[in-house]
Amino acid sequence: MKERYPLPCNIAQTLNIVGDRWTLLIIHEILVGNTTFNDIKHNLETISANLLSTRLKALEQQGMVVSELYSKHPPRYQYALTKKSKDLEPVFHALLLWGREHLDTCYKALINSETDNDVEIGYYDQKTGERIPQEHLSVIPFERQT
Amino acid sequence: MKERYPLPCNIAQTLNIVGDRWTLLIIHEILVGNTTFNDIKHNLETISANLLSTRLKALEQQGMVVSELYSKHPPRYQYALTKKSKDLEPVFHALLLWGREHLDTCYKALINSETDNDVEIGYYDQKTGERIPQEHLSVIPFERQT
DNA sequence: ATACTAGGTTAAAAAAATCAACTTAGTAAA
DNA sequence: TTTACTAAGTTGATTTTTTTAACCTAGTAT
Repeated sequence: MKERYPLPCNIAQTLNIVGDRWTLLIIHEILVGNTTFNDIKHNLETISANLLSTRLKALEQQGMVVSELYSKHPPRYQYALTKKSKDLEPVFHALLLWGREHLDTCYKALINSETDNDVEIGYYDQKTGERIPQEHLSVIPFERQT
Repeated sequence: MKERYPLPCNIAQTLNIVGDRWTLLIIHEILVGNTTFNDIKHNLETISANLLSTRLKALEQQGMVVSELYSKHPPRYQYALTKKSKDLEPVFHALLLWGREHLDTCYKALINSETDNDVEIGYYDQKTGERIPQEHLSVIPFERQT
């Protein structure tokens, strides 16, 4: 794998995996249930077949996507997400909410289906479960334990 | 502005603004305090001057960034973020946390500075402030009220 | 007078994405 | 049984983006 962003930064390294053009949108299509090559291709409208093919292969290699033969006769494939790519959901929600706030034309909203109120992203303590105010959030260098 | 992704989707439209190569990383550098052209350039290591220049101009046009002359003699500029780009913070946090979980080499962690515990992203009702479980989250089509 | 830094620009080359045509295997319809 | 159509791609040419590298202008520092 060639590294596009050779930086010691989670964000840069994550974008090395999902930052190429169309990649996040492809994962998102599969996430919302468009699982076959042509489903994805038609929904993304202007993506070309060869680029979609290239991206799906790269995503398979990264363990983001698995392809399954779902019909033998005729041979038909569908793509499924692994946990690794399903875990991008907060990224999608964050992008969606940013768009809700700042796009001239907004297409989607994220709501609480129990109350129909808008939803916002917050942060909570993994141990205590308590909500954490912005000012207590801290990004720290992390050394993986060996 | 040429639309790269001509799709009726918040995520695609948001990526039309911040999805170009290097763009999110440039915003992130300014966010963490590297505000001059050369600060950004040196921290992003392999970015070229002309691309950085192009991206900064595009970001200014989008209202994501403002440039200020902070020294007249010699003339020196610095770039600052607008609310619009500061509001990308949840996107950065989501990418960081994904990397924390899934990158072979993780560089950063997001912690609660009060407890030193890891932080997770949650969803909260904008009106009631209550935490919303995954199964009550709902993405709905949104029509801007006229 | 010479070198160095900040903040870029310009031109050429390389890499990535798009466009358009083609393929293969199967199904369906006339 | 010939024709048409669909799924899931591949191939090659063209165009657009990005990268590489060199250059520029002011001002500072030696």
